[in-house]
Amino acid sequence: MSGFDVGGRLRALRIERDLSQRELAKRANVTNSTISLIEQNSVSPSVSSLKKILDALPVSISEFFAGEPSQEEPKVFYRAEELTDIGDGQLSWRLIGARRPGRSMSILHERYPPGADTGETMLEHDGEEGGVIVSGTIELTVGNEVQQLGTGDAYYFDSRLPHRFRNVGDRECVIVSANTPPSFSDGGDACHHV
Amino acid sequence: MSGFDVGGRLRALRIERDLSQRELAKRANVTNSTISLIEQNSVSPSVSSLKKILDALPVSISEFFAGEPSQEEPKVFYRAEELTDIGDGQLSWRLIGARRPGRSMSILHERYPPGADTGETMLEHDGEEGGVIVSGTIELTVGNEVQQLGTGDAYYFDSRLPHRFRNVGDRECVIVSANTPPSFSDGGDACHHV
DNA sequence: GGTCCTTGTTCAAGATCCTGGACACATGAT
DNA sequence: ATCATGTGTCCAGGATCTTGAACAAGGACC
Repeated sequence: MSGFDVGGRLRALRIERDLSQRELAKRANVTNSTISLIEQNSVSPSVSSLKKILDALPVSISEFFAGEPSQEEPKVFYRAEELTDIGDGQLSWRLIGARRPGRSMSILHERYPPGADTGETMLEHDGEEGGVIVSGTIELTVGNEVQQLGTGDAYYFDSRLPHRFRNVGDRECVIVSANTPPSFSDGGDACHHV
Repeated sequence: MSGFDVGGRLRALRIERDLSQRELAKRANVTNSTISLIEQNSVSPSVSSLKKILDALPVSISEFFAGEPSQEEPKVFYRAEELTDIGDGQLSWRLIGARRPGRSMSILHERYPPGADTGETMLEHDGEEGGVIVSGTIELTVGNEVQQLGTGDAYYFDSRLPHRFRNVGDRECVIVSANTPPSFSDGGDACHHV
């Protein structure tokens, strides 16, 4: 789930340099226990501790995490469970892929529980947005128009027009949407449950 | 000293996305206090916390630390206080620059207190090494030969020959040395104080 | 002026990490 | 065999990080 095996990588680097836990610990000014626990992923070290240890190897922090996915080549396929959820518990907003320089769009998998509402104060921000209602129904207000959209319906508008999403039904509503430019956190597409 | 302003970078990323501490906290499943304290560098977060927060931005950990020095352009100048010390308290071994792929040498600034000794079991490892005695005297054994080297003297040998350093004088001995390939921790250039 | 909301900071209590010392298991020397 | 040394793991206590709730400062609105 974490997506990065801190302990395993540290152990690999240590073995590579033919150091014992105690030897490395001495150079890093930590104890051997610390290194043992970290290598077993029994604890998640503080970055200050991790830095002390890496300095003693020596390996820079950026080198250490360089193997992290999602950086080099743009990812193409995403499993449902690896989408980062930026919701608040009630609401679920899953972003398809991390925001990445060079990407001109943000795609979201949104789930509005009954009663969910983006708020009375209308949203306004730069860019454009569009989406498809996958299941359930949603009340969408754009400018002066209010529409009830159901499964299979869709929308597309200039985000500078004041807009608001509201699930007035009694079932969950699922939407897949896209925004451009990629600022899903455009000053308040936050959602309030009422 | 740390060389990387975690708090400042986090704050910059958050502001960039126009999020409040509370908003980000909610998405990351941490509290606003945590983010406040981290941003002020009042604490050094655990990597698990940091990862939760970065996931909510979303920014990958490697991106976060990508600004770290010592990665992109090779560093050229090093202040004495920024050399990483890999000694054990008694002994001081300062490495000139972090080990870096593409570097074929490790350069060390070594300080042997009186009585310091690399141990009776001779060191043997791949590569070559050479150095200059900057001050004090050192007894260097290489193969069958034993030599007393003083200030200004120097040495160079194939590291596969068994070798040993010993400070038999009563003053500290300072040496600047170079190893190739860059594996200063080659199975035991560790130093024991006797 | 009020009141309301949002912002960032601070503080005690709880959770997690880190330490220092044990422990069990190896290997090599006597 | 018994030491002696080196390895990684485990455990109580202390140090550090994280939480939840308070606080003060700044708008917005009436």
